[in-house]
Amino acid sequence: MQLNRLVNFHKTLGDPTRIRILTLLATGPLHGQAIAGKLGLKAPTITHHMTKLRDTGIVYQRRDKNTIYYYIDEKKFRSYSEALSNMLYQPEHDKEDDSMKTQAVVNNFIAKDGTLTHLPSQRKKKIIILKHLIKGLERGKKYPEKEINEYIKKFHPDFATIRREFIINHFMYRENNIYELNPEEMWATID
Amino acid sequence: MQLNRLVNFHKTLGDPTRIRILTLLATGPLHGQAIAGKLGLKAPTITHHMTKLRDTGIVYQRRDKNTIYYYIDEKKFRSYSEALSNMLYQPEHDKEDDSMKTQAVVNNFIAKDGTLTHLPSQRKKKIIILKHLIKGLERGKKYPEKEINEYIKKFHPDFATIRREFIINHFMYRENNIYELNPEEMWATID
DNA sequence: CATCTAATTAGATAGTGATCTAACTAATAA
DNA sequence: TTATTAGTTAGATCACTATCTAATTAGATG
Repeated sequence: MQLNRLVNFHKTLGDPTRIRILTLLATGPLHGQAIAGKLGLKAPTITHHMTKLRDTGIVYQRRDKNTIYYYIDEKKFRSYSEALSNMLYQPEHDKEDDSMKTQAVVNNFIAKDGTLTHLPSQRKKKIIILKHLIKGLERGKKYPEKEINEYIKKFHPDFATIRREFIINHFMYRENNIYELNPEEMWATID
Repeated sequence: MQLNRLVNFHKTLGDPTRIRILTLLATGPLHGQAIAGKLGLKAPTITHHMTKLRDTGIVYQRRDKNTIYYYIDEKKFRSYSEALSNMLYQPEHDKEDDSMKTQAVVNNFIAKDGTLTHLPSQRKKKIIILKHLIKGLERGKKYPEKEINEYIKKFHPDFATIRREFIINHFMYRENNIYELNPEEMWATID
């Protein structure tokens, strides 16, 4: 039941302060102090609101030294905005079909213990599996190469190949051997 | 500032009971008792929620004998759903242009005291004026012809012509000399 | 290490809101 | 007219939440 997530999304937007925060972030990322200043509110209040916005998933954050910058996840935001009217006016058809296909592929290549048997060679299936594998990584967090390797090894010993696939298909980018998740809109897609 | 209406819309959807009510109404109109029964709630609770849904404008009602049937205003619902992401990601351009044109036409044909000087002959302008005139009528309410005449006369003595325009352009329909507002999606449009 | 800055946590306050029961109004039906 | 049925209003209760101050944590810098 994702009814709860939907309710939560709307509850989150049902507050004037949070809407104002979103209008600020729509023009570009900002850090907490800046938001507090522009809205005339104290820091803890901003923390409070950002927690809610982050929990619903429409905002994520990146840390730079001591400062945390907040970003809107535009794609997720849009999809949530449309979710309710879609739910009311098109009673589940292709969507279910799609998620069933995804589920089938995952079942075929991921064992019961969660490890990967082998990477599919067919592109569509490979993308599905890569998406599955990357779920455990945190948006906005910077991973040293060693840490990425350790993470991938939980699924499969050949971390080098899979790590390369992450880069090739734009799930992550690398700079000075530091890895970071790309925003979802950059990821390779099936269609 | 329509920020408030937006906040209110989301606040209204930020409650599981109201979402459940909307899913019920999405398949067709229902009356209060039916909703209460299906959700296992008492009548006053339904009244409470319907008041909020009606106030935001996404639900309207029609009375039949003793019973009140509730309907989703799908068009308004969809437009509200999209409103916030539009506001964040396209900083007002054509919209303003459009509303300025409308405002200009209204200024040209409606005097300072609110009365209509004369009905425009040009179709686009006529539609704008008819929309303006009809604003004071209540959705779902049934008006005897006499009452409609009285209403129109507040704007212009030639009620017969204007009443006919309402019908021709599908702003209202008539049955046994009882008039009722049509849903907005039936109204004649400019484009 | 000592200090500074940004953010979070804890706890208090005041306001809002979802639900109920009981009492009331409105309109039909007998 | 009286009874019945649907809906609304009033008021109580309980839970949640937006905001603040004060205290605390976490990094970064001198």
